[in-house]
Amino acid sequence: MDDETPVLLRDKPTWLISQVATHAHRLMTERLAAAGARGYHFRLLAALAEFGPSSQASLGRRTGMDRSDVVAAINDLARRDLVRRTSDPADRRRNVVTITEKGAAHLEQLDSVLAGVQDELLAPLSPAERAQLTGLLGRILGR
Amino acid sequence: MDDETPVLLRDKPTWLISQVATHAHRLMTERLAAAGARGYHFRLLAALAEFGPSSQASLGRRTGMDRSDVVAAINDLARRDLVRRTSDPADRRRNVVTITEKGAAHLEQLDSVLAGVQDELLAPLSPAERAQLTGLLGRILGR
DNA sequence: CAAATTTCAGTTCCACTGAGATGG
DNA sequence: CCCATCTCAGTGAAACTGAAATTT
Repeated sequence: MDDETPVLLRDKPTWLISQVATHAHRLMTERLAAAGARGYHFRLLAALAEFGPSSQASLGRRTGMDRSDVVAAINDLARRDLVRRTSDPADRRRNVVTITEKGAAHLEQLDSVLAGVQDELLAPLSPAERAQLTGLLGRILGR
Repeated sequence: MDDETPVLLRDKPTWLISQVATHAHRLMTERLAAAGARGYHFRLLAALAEFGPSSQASLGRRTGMDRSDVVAAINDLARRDLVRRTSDPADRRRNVVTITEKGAAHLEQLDSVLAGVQDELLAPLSPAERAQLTGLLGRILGR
């Protein structure tokens, strides 16, 4: 009885979006945690698999992560042998980060976990509606 | 050149939603800050205006805020005479929070700031598309 | 010299937990 | 005794800032 959202909030697109994002984030975090990972880990592994060995700065730009957070997350991944960090002989400011076999396998597993998350999140929508939604969101982001 | 998002991320609805939510949140925070307020302040004032004087626990349930955060935000608002906090004579565990005239005026101002934010965020979409988007988001949230 | 990279330390914001005190 | 409320203190993740060290 005490749980009605004020109309001034409920009707605003920004409110709806933030509610959906919170729900999605929670789902993702829970499912990834069950698979022994965090969102940052998936982002980094995905970038490494797609673009090949990269510097940490480049990884930050590609995944939208802060330089500081990249350092910490690569520490985690290296400790678990999912990536390897070696200093670049061509530019000794850089660390070249490479995904390992084990890392690639982990990435595949996480990607299927996340595919399940998408399905769970979008369960109320038909395939056509899902496409509509992603189209509209893409337009908002200017693509 | 170094700024392409990995396909494994870019194509996931959860990624799109979180990008849009981040953008929306940034817009909102900036515009509200320019008006001397925070998101929490708007939420609380909106709930008070719509449902009348309420306990802090009830405000938390209605605005989706944590009990601790309600305490701090009501402190802010009371210091600026936007709300008044009095203890409930009928149930002395409760603080009854009431919006003041000044608070109601502030709410109106903030609401028009936020209307502007919606417009800015959804600028790339036609009115029909905006309705489509909010419809789809609502369905995801089970309404 | 300026610029880029890595790293550490620290901040801010948000959501939340634990626990104590008061009262129903 | 149990439960709800208010409050404070503190935690943890995410995003970020500042500055130092190294190298180009």
